[in-house]
Amino acid sequence: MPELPEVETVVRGLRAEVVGRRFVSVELLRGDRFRPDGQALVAGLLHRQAVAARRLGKVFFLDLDDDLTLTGHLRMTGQFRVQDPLIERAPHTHLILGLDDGRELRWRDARRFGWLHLGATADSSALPEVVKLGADALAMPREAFLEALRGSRRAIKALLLAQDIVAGVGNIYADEILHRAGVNPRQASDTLSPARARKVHEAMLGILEAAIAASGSSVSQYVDVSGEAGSFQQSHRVYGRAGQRCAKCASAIVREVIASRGTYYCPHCQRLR
DNA sequence: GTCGATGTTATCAA
DNA sequence: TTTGATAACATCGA
Repeated sequence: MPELPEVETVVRGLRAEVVGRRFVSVELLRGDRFRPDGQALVAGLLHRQAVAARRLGKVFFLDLDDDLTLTGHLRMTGQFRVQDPLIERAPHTHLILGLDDGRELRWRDARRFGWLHLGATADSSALPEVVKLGADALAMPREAFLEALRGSRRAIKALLLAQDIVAGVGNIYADEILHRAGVNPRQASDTLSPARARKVHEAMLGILEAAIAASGSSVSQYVDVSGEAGSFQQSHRVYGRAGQRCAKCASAIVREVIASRGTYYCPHCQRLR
């Protein structure tokens, strides 16, 4: 489901709704995607207070008192919701944290690709899923980005998706970024002119910031912690629009599999060079 | 009912 | 080095 803008929206929601709250109860319904294990989360989270929320790429961190941190990844369908206990629990709800204001923080994940990890705050950045991340897409200096592009012969789309190079861009935003930059997704990364590489970087920042301002994209069932859908899907120029007219040139958007992912682009304004 | 695709990523083979 | 296939799993639409 979620890429950097959606994770950022969730983190902001946690900051607004959960930080400052204490967990007064913990209910585990299914713990097979939790580390060290479900019981460790139950025991470790009970009576803790959330003190901060942050993220790196698509990985989020909920810092707690006692120098603990709940780290996690939504992968495809992971979801945090803050809800009244009277509201019926959605299917695939796996963990429920009772908050000291009477509400509940609920974690659900239909496909169960997502994960949560509880450990010392100091160790949270040493998790294998975190250590291997490249620079956050919003914080990566332009020069470092250009250098990364020059250093690889892979298709530019694959580069944008490589979390060890630049963290946070996923399939939707990679396509939107390349369309805004006018770059073909198959273009070998090291063959981009400096000017075009700069355009890709500029488009990456522009698209991600605009998507955050719109609270992310809801193409299927993504919602933030308050249950609100994002609205950036209304601004998608290529993603999911095969057969429709390009907003720039009116050519038909096509869909092809590139870098093993469904890829949408305009063959006219995103020519291979 | 079947098939293919889905916003993610780890792993393994070529 | 890089790519592609496969796997994890559930749901939705054709």
